[in-house]
Amino acid sequence: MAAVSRFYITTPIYYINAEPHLGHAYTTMVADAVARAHRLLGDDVFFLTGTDEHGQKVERAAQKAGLSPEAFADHIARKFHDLLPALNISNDDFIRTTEPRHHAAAQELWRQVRDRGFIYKDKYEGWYCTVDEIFVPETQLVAGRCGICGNPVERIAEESYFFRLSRFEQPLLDHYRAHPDFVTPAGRRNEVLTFLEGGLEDLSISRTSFTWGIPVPDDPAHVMYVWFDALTNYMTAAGYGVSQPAAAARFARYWPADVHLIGKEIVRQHAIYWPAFLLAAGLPLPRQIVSHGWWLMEGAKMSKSKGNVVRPHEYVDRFGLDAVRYFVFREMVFGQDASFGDEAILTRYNSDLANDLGNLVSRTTTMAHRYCDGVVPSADRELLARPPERELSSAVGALVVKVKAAVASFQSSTALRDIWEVIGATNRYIVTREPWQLAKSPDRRAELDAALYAAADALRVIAELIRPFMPATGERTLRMLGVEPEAASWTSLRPGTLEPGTTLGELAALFPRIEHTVEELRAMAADTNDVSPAPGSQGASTSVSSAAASAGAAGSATTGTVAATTAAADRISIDDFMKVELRVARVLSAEPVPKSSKLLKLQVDTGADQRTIVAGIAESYEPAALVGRTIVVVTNLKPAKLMGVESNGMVLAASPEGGKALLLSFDVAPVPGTRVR
RNA sequence: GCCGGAGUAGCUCAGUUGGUGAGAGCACGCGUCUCAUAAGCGCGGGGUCGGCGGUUCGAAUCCGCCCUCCGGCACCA
Repeated sequence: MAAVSRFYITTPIYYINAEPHLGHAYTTMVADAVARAHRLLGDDVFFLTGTDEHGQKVERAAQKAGLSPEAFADHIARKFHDLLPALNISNDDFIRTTEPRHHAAAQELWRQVRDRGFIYKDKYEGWYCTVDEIFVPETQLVAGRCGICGNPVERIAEESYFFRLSRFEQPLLDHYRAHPDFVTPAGRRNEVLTFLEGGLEDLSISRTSFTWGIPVPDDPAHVMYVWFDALTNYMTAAGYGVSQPAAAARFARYWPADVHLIGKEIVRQHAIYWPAFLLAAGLPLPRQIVSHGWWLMEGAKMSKSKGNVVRPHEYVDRFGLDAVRYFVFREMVFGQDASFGDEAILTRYNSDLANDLGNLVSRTTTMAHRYCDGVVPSADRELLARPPERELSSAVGALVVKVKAAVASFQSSTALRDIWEVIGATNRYIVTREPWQLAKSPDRRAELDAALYAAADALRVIAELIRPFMPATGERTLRMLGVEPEAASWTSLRPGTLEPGTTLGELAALFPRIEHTVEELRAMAADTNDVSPAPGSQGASTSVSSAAASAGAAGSATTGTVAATTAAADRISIDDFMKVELRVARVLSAEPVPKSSKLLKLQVDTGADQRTIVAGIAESYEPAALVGRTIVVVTNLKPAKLMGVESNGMVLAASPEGGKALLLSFDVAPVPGTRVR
């Protein structure tokens, strides 16, 4: 870590169209650990997180819930906000994009970029298909008609402000060349470079189709496109856009940020758009964009439809916060995806936390109490100079250096692995010296004291190094050793500095072993949820719909009505359904579509005719296995061209999120042409 | 099809610029201490380092081809 005395780190601001899950929690916990490490190093840290609350999605979700966008945003933002204390997050500020300070900052950035000539108003112009309600790219036009439905297209233009992103291709490439670590890990950086080299097009940065956003300066019919708005938050919180001297001084001190920590799905916005906006405004760029991988649930992608979204609370309740923090830091290798799972956590808990660390703390402090009257013994210098003591001490000294380096490069798994290696070394050291034997011979008092001092001293450094990852555990351990946790304790941290003679604190087991199987734990969790929904947690997990209901009950008849009519409006009539002609068909032949990995070209017999249908099921079915199979197709669909092949209809299949498509089939095959309804 | 990542003990993974007989943790078996959370410590079994070929005195590590898995893109009527 460089000798920078101030350190500014951010998480993304979280978009409030979904409830917080493990992914949000993880990003925030990593930022927290890094922020804490820098504070321990004596840095002046500014750690920011918050919520992204504008946009059409939020506007619609609010409408659906029968709430104003403001009320809806307040409701969900609170959940993100309340997650922080539960995870022991040490953020210095929490920003919401709906706050006045942010509106002011985003508008200021807009003006600054505009006044330097990088924003222009133009028409978002293109060929528009009124049937499909989309803009059809030039390349997909077929003889002047929509390549999708075959209907004529119209030339349509919608007003929008554009950012001259195309001007920044070369400046960005230059910056990347000058700062090889601007984006890490390297794989992500390469992706960005590839994208850059492919050329940049100007970016549409305003919308007129909705109003839930920050108005464009001097043209309030437009609201800012979400990324221009959202990314600016990193400067808002540092004091940008406020003319008061205090805020200006703060901005001068904290900007540019040292680290924007993000998930790999938003690399492009942070690695291209954001630096381009800043270059356009003539402002300094953040020092580093650091992106991490995704959490999988038992090896599978998390999704709502699978019902395997991890809610951090459940695991914190079951294992304790520091155990969850330890697990995610230890398990996820920097930059890669990692798998979350009950069994894995349980193993980590019992092996690493209970057996290794917890038991080491327990045996060390217990012996100090029993043999040394509850104070840190003082050790004879020569006894500490013997090989086992020197070896332990130098391992501890090397550990301090290694952990500092690992934290600087976000390698939490490496840091913890190294720390646990020294925990093992300390356990081995204790066995080597056998203090319980020394205690039997009064004439070996000095050796006993030296042994317990050496163990306690090593444990003290371990506890200090653990603090960023497991703050409560680190501090409790220090107190048990009679050390008062200090803010900047890493600056002078080294072995041999534990103060002799101090009284040990009260002892308690850090991580009692969990003698239950995974199944038992799950059953216990289920019981808790079913039998006694804790009053507190019920409040915390109130769904949006019930919030809407209570808003209605509170006297706002209109909001309740809105919700009801919206729901009713989503229904369709039987006539609407009957417009879709579904018929039984038989597959006559099937072959892959060249150059495509998802598409199969099918010849089917619909009873009335034989036709070609292209279906996106190549990843689930072998062509040969489909021949002769009886399926269901939509027969009255307009033709569409896919990868150059015209498709006259659509096959029906269940499509699980992230899973393989499953074709509809019958108990007994009806004849082709039979109507399905 | 294109781009990227990965394929090392039953499981999860380390293995820097090619060089002591290929490692750790978990799990398993045996032994041992008793300060400690039935924890600790020691020993052990088990791997054609995805496959084939090449460079080299020597490759898990470099090169080529191939196979498999996972992302992203094209694409999902």
